Amino acid sequence: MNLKQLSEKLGLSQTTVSRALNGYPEVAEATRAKVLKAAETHNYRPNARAKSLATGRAMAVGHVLPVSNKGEIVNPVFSDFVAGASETYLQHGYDMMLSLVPDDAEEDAYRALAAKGTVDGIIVHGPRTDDARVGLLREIGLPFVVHGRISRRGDDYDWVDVNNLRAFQRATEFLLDFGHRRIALINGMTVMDFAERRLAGYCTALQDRGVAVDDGLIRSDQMTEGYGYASAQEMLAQHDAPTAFLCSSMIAALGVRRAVEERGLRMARDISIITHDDDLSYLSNGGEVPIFTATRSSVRQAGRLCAERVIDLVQNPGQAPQQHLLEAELMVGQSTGPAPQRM
Amino acid sequence: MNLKQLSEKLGLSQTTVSRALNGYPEVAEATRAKVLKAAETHNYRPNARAKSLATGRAMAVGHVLPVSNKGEIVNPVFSDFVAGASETYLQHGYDMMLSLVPDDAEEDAYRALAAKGTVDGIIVHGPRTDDARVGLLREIGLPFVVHGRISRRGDDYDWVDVNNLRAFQRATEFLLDFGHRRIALINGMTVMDFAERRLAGYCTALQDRGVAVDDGLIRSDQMTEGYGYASAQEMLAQHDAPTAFLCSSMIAALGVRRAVEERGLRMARDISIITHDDDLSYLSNGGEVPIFTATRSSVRQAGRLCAERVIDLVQNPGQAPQQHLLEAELMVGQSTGPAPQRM
DNA sequence: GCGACTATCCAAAGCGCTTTGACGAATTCG
DNA sequence: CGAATTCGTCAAAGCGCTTTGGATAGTCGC
Repeated sequence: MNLKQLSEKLGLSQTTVSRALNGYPEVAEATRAKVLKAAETHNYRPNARAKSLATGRAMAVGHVLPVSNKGEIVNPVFSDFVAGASETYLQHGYDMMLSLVPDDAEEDAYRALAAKGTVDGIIVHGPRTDDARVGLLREIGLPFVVHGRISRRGDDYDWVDVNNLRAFQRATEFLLDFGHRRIALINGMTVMDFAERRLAGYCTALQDRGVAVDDGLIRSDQMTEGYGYASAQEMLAQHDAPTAFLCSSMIAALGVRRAVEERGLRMARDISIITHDDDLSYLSNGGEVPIFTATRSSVRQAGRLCAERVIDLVQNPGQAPQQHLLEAELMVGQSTGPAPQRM
Repeated sequence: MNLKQLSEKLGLSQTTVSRALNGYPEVAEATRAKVLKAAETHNYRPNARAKSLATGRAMAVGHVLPVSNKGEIVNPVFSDFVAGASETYLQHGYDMMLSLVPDDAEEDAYRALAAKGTVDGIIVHGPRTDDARVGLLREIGLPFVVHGRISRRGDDYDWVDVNNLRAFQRATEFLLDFGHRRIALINGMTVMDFAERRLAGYCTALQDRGVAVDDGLIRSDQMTEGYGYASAQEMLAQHDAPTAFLCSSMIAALGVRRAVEERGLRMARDISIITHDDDLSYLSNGGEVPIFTATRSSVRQAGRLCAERVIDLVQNPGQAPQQHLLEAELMVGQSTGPAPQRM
């Protein structure tokens, strides 16, 4: 059933039917009621492609995930982010397009997305410290919001990010307050912007207290369980082992815990762990007392915010860039305690 | 730059340019070369909406995830599935649309998807044991592939699934061979079809060996780490505690391990664990010897297969339904051993 | 009672592409 | 050498919708 058929059935013009359905005022209320009812009973929905062609709006936003051809890891955080964004899209009648693009074909992929006109705006995932995408998208002229941000760049674009620096600074201070001095950082890959900021927070806190940064206690890689385990295992075997770990993700933290327990050590008593917690639905750090002491910030919420912002940008172009900085809560859980006394 | 502008610039008609770009034979090779070059230099890409309207093909497939309004868990397996599917879409020039639909609005959502014409086919996620979506989609007439299947229904539709029954039957037998008799099953939610099949495999194996099924050893819920932990903790505290656990997901297994170790027990020696392993990129159960003994089947591969099938279905309609059953490998890891002797 | 509105509705153009049907020009064939 | 093909190209219709620019009829003011 299309507009033409529906209008014929009603004995009205396509114009009138279209206007009735889209809430324009130039149509009598009685007519509108009739049209709405007919649309309902015949289960009519305007063809999105045609509508989109006519209006110039795709009513869709694209999510682009860079995927490296070698390390084929898909960030598990993505599921929850997407869930949050979807809620917003659903409310506003937008669709969501997903593209995983190999990072050697990125420029082309973005240009194609714009030229093809399948989306009205996009959300940029996984920004790197020196990410070139902002410049590219600016040039292309497609509205976009970055989930995260790009440190080596001013705030001349829209982003939604967690205050990673502050979160890790606070977490480090928390451990220092407990007397820990050998604090390991199990970070994400160095090219990722969030990892750089977390490292900065960690270093700042240490330096403020006059504790030297020991490169031997810092690891950077894709945040898998195995990586957390291997890193912790290796460090714990050193003669001057850390007494605390700061992890960039719950998944890595689970690996660290495995290494700790495998060594016969007890969390909190012997080794403290703080992890960043994206509040993932399937990996909840909940309960009355959280398992891990954590810097928590809901990635789902970030998804909602990104989606809202990009829709706003699409509907009201020409705005000045806005930034939204989310503060992570520091939740005290069962994984931290005073540094053990050396005897 | 659109077709019209490009054709004017070339001094050719839109028809010729379109044909040249789309590889039709009715155009001189010299002309085609000229057109391709011009398209390249002007960075021309046909507008997808217009193309789609003209051809009647959306060049997109939809992925629909049912989301319950209460338990808002997004299956973490999804990221990897999508990554697999994307590879295929990229090769064939298809886009991927994501819709999370609240499960009380499912019927409407599917009808809308079809009527709006944004997708050519869809992939159904998270089938329930009595899922009504197959009937609905059949009626709507949109090509679809189910990831998983619906037990209470014949094979009159396309699906790609793991042989869950067999996998869990084998895993159970493996534990029985090791002398375990009290084997707990940490399963997914009972409404999920895969959970039903896994339960069936588990029960079959037990019954074949004359071991009674003890309902007290069976749990079903959304597969979070906390659920695995809580279930194991509770069971291990019973006087007749299980000596082995069979888990439906790595994440739940991590929780089980936590409960085991917290109790001062050692994996493999005191308690054996087998888990299903979707071979998720961020949760690899790798290494020379896997951490967990597991029934492994790559969900990424399943994503690729589903995508290929749905594209085939779109391009060659009217085919008889096909089913693709993937066998899970039983990988022996560090989490299983002979049942401890009671003394 | 007549011009000026106002409220409703409509015909037609246009969004950017594909595709049908036609048409000269070049080529081949009998 | 005229007829029949084939080749290369084009104009125009059409995909399903929105939107502009009227048109028509009823309403109002004086």
